[in-house]
Amino acid sequence: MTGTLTRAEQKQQTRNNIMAAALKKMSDDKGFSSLGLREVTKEAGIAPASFYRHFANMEELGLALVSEAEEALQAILQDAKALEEKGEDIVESSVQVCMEHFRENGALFRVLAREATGNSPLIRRAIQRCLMTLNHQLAEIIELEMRRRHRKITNPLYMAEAISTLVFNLGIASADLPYAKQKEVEKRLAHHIRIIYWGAEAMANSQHLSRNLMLS
Amino acid sequence: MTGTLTRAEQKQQTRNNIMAAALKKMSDDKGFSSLGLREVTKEAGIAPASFYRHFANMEELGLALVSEAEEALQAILQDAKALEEKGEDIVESSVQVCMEHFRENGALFRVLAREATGNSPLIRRAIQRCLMTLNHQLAEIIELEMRRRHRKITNPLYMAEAISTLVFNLGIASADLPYAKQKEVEKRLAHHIRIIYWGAEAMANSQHLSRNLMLS
DNA sequence: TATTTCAGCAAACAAGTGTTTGCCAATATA
DNA sequence: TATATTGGCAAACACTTGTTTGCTGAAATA
Repeated sequence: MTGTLTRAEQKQQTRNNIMAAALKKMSDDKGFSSLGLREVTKEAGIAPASFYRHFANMEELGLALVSEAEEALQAILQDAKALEEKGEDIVESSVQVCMEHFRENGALFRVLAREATGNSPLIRRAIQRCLMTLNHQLAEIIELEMRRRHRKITNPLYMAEAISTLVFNLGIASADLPYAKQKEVEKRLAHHIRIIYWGAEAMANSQHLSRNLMLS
Repeated sequence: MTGTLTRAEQKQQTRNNIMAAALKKMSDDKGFSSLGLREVTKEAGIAPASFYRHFANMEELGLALVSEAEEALQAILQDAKALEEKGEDIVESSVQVCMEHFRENGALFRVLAREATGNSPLIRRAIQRCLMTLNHQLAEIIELEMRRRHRKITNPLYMAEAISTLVFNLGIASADLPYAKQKEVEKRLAHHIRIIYWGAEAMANSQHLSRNLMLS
């Protein structure tokens, strides 16, 4: 009838408001665990009690934020995959894309990083699962790329784990640093990844070479 | 005179009790940020008010724990250095030593990992500094080892950063996993590190090689 | 021995917390 | 239009939080 929103849409919107409020509050330095319900509802412009029309408790808010971050991570991966299919240099550009996403909504990823070692076991498990599936997807991309380039490597999943751990931890830790420092981290990350590529390849090839060349 | 402790010793002891109590409370799942003063003092067997005879506030307790963890990290590094000087395979044994330390006092390192992305900026900075000096020390060890083996690599500090990030994050995350899983992580970590060694060496050699090729 | 020092304590304080209740008014449904 | 639904709210509940105050009794000092 009117140009206003339907009831369900309204509800969805204030739900979004709550999540946005939580993120904003976390932007100025604190983690999710030290985030008060009243703080969030105040920022969202609703009464404390109204919170419970949208989430059963604070932990559920945390899980919702995690799954939002999960979607954002998936988006990053899709971008990386697109780059891979275009045949561009995946290392440099992927790191750039990734850091760009981190910058764009840094608070969201900081939730992931913080709560990965945070207080709620439930949330911790959720994040662990999320990162694990991410690793598998990344491994698949790496394998595809390697096949396309007729390279062989030892273990794409291991590579994925190392790369994602580095990008995730170093990247997010630098998200609130000045821009110049961020660019420096970008360079270091690209270097790390390239080293891992070299290493994986060298190790795979060494299995067909004489052992005494590089004895570990 | 008597067999009892002097006053200063007593004070030091209850200070230790407080820190131990905080660690114990954190062992069963929670982070430092969600740790209550009353919780700690109760565990330590003192009144809440007595806490302030030893620390100005909770944040100072956190800093004290960080510096204790720092000492423990230094101990790990000394062990690694000793292994290097003995000429043992540094990768496998270092990872083992490291994980052993993680297991031994896991709660302490979990503080480091959690508060590295935690709520107190003061504590965060302290941890960042700690990890940075650690990287420099590790880089020095790596450089020494490489020189001893007559290998050349690109950048020991980069290697150190990658290795410490991986060991720290993957290692600590697995500290509360079942033993079998821990051993698996140990294997993966050793693999990661070895890959990085291979990669750094391969990259250094390729630079040398391509330069020579261009000359000819 | 007399005096000072000070770790430890109970109690109170001012704010904070998450959550529940009962009600209202606007929307959706019949 | 009448009825049922439900998002939002003020207020209260039952805690828990970090911190301060003034005191006590034992150890250290003179």
